[in-house]
Amino acid sequence: MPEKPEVITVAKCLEPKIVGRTIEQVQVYWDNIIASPSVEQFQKQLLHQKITSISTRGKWILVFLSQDLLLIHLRMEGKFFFRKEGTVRNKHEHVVFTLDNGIEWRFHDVRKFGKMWLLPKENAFLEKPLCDLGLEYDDVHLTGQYLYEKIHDRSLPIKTVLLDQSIIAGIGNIYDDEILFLSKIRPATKARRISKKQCESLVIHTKEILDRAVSLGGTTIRSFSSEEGVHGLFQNELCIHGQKICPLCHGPVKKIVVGGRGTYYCPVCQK
DNA sequence: ATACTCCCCTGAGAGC
DNA sequence: TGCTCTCAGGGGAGTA
Repeated sequence: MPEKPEVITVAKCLEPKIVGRTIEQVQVYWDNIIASPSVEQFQKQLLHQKITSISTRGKWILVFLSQDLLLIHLRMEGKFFFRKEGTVRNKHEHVVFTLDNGIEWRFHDVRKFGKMWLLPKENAFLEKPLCDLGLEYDDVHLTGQYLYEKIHDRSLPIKTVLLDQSIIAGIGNIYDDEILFLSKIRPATKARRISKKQCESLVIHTKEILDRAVSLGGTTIRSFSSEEGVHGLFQNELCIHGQKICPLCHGPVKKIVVGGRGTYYCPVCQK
């Protein structure tokens, strides 16, 4: 599932294919993908807008247009394909943008969990959903002190708190486990019991892991014109999530549920 | 304010 | 073989 590094990678791959193009047609085959405004308004408003740039905020993809801002969240399985106009639509392709070069930019999402919003550019960052997002992983303001202040009075598990997008935006279930493993902290530990020093460690490892994953991300993308979509090469680098044996002590990895999420940790190395 | 629960969806895998 | 059941999961909405 796409987390920050995958979202960055997707945005990078989209850039050369969509920036500078104009949207000539919008077809929506599953209405619930469009969170706001109405489907009709969404389709109408996008027409003839030029795509000027693309970036990310948390796990959101930001597509800047001449008038508006198109926000896309891939959730678990969202991905993009490019097809020549008129190519038979796959049953999982729910939104199709026809570009002015005759290429269709298609949003593919098996579980239909993905979301799109269309907002006026001005004040977009002051409104939902962007206004609720916390710091980016590479923000200089993301420090151990910042994290400590945000979580020291929280009674939820540290794992759950790290998934809270209003604190750090972009961490998902998999990197969360990795960050906690490298920081040697058990996922179920109450956030209020995490020391300042541990917060420092969490922040350092968050930056380290996500940086590493972003740098690998470039190689994880096959071709958007194939059926491959995005595959995480980082899977080869995972220490704990989905593993059976701890790479440090070689003991068995434990799998539990924390905050409703499948969670992996090493009972020996994480205290 | 914080912390729960439910909901959206489908395909994969388990169990019979 | 083929059916039914369970589960995963990001985040918004609703409730205690």
